[in-house]
Amino acid sequence: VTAAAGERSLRIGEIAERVGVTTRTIRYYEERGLLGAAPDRVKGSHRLYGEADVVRLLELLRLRDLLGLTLEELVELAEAEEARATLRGKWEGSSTDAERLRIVEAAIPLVRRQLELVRARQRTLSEFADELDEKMRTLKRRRRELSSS
Amino acid sequence: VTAAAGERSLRIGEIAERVGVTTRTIRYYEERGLLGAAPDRVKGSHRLYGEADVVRLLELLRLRDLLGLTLEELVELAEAEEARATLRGKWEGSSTDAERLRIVEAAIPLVRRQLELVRARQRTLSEFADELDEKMRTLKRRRRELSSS
DNA sequence: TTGCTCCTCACGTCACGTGAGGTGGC
DNA sequence: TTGCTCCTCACGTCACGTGAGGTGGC
Repeated sequence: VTAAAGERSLRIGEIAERVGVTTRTIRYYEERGLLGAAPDRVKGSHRLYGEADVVRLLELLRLRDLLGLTLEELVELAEAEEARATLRGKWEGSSTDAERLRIVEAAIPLVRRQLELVRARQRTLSEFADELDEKMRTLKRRRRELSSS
Repeated sequence: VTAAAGERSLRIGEIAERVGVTTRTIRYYEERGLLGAAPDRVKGSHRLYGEADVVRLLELLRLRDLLGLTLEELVELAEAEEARATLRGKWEGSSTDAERLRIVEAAIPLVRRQLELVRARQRTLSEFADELDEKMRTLKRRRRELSSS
């Protein structure tokens, strides 16, 4: 059976390169509980990842880089992402419609929260851009005045 | 003579509170050369700051928080801010027009560089926001489908 | 069998946080 | 004189970086 959802054929070096971090980062995130390391792995054996892990990691890294969240804050925001990840596994599985509805309804406030954070960051960035624009105009005006005198 | 530019009447705790960091951060930035601590201060005596330092610190912190720059990167970007700070001191002083022009022309590419970084960050944030919007729409559509079946 | 990547300690680093013990200014 | 804030070490922490020494899979 080729279970597309549970592939887990990527080694740590491969997933690290694909998402643009080092293997140390991946292991550290696992330590901190951000990556649900396959619980059947025996200590010392190789870690294996799937496409779902790639998606999840990219999401986490974007929240980290664009919003400057700490790993602890990522854990909170990710806890229901967790649900959405299991969702991906369970979705095409044997869950009932009621269960699906519950999962979707749990995911909505999380995405909403992320959107709020992004919007807030966009606003402060816009202010910053405006101030820099203004500063630039002032400098150019001053340059004009000085070079024509 | 009440030299408004060289006031330096703020103590480290006051400036720290005004810009929203701890005194440790201020001292650390001084260690790393980001804050030109008054060079006439004798070891052990109190540090004193002026309004120009407040402005400078706020700029640095915004670059740090909004763009995620390291202190080393801040040093680079700030080196000519340095010039703009001395500018503030020298401007109304005894500098010639030619010197003023030189300072203004040095400041322009720096502000331009900052604007580029901000614009780039704005673009990636927009992409992120779009994806989150799309995700939200998908979730809501799915919820609608599930609750009406 | 030979590389290559992986593994687990474990110490180093960056950007501060957090006391410990002591001195200075309104 | 009494608080309060300041000072300088100096060790702790978060999020990793960077080897050291050893084992596993194509």
